[in-house]
Amino acid sequence: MAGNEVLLNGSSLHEGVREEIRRRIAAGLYIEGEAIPSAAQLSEEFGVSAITVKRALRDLQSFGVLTAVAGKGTFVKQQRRFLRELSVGMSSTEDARRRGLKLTVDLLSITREKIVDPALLSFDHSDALKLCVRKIVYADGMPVMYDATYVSTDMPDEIVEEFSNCLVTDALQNHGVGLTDIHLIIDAAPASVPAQQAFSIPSGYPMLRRLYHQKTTRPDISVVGLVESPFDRLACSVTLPVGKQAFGEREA
Amino acid sequence: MAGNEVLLNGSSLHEGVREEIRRRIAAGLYIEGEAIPSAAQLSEEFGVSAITVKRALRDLQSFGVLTAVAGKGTFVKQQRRFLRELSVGMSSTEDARRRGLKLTVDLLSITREKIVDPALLSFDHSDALKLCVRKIVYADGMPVMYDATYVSTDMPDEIVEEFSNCLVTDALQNHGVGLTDIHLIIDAAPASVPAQQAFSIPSGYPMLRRLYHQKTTRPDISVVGLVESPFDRLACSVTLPVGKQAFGEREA
DNA sequence: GAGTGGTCTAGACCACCCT
DNA sequence: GGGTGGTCTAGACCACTCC
Repeated sequence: MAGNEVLLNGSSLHEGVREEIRRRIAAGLYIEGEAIPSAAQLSEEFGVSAITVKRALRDLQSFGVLTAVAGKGTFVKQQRRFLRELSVGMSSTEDARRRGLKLTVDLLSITREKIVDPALLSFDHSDALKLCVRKIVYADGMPVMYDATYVSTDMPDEIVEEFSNCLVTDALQNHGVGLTDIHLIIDAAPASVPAQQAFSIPSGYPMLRRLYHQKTTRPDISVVGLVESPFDRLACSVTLPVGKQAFGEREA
Repeated sequence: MAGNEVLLNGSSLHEGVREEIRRRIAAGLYIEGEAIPSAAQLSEEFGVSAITVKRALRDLQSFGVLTAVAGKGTFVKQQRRFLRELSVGMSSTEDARRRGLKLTVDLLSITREKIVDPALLSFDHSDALKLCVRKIVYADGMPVMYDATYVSTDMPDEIVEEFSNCLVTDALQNHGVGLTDIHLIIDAAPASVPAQQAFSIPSGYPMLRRLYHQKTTRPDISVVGLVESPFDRLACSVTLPVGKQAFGEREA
């Protein structure tokens, strides 16, 4: 055993170990996509308990720096984040393809449910059953969004069929339903349970969320939904013509 | 000891304990702002190890449900979140007061630094020294934003003096500097070290961030900065006139 | 001094992966 | 079977708060 390592950085031991590992990644000693030494090896090298190393590794997973696969090892996570431009007059998938981004969609389920998420209820407080389309959206093969879209149940079947291939708003546009105003609430939140599975992230992982209420040219059709993205996979870009903002009221 | 509790909910023990505590809070058994039983008491009641209870309590802190104070106890966190409206023609502090919100500012430091945050460098890649104003903004006495604002160093002293009282953009407006375009990047991230201290939150806590680049009527003055808010304290609201968005290119 | 949360340890078991 | 990450335990020490 080495034992005599002197890595006092943070106030606590696991913080010191954590930052030392982070430093090695930054220095290129541990390579992106490759496995780092096992917890047992690091425990021996640093001269600390194995559980302390595991604590440090667990925290680095929450920071988006590492991913661990039980039985295989702990790996340095690839760092690639995409920008979602808002307030530009272009369709999302259309623009993505133009920029050389391959957007693919993985349909998870189409169900009939009532909206229960309190955040979405502020958009649509009707107690009616909705058609709920859940999907994962990939950019260049990397999962970036977990989407749950709610539309009214009397949607024509020919439109519903397209939901498995593209985004719901694209499917609507393809069938002559124009899109008008969109109201967004952007916030952050710990990862939901289905998102944890979809992105292979630990519980508590910081997510960027976009709750949307999309109105259309047909007054009987409006779309509400919730997009959840890992913080290290997606960011939003907004340009406001007049540089003034308002600080709004408290939420319900 | 009770011991014979049967609380198998999650796949692991600490998840079961965690959800049981969450349930008791939802049921009103543990009251907002009040202390919950100590880890030792819970350990005895549930018949699990003390460290397992501590693990559950630690996770609930990351979820914004509990706050712990060493030596005092663990408390149910107050749930109050504010909405920040974007794209409305109103000054932030002005609008806040109109709605009965008391916005107060706690000046942390005014320093001269270069911009190092890679995210902000995308707004301003000049290598020049900047005036950096760091502050905490409170809404109704509750801290909601940790702000770091960068302006050019040749700012008149009379404006700099006002930075301690109000937001930087307000100080500029008070001295006849009009605000024009603003470019925002909104993302999520684990809490930075200074934000952890400012908000008394654990490391890894999900934060909503707003990186801004505010141009003014004076071409020599522009403001860039970074606002960091706990996910359970602030959300953003955006309304886009035309319901089309673009999916942008990859970040650098 | 008693109680609290936070940290650290040594040791153990499990499920999983790879050979 | 040997290595991996994930979980759980019993026990200990520390800094802190409150009485």
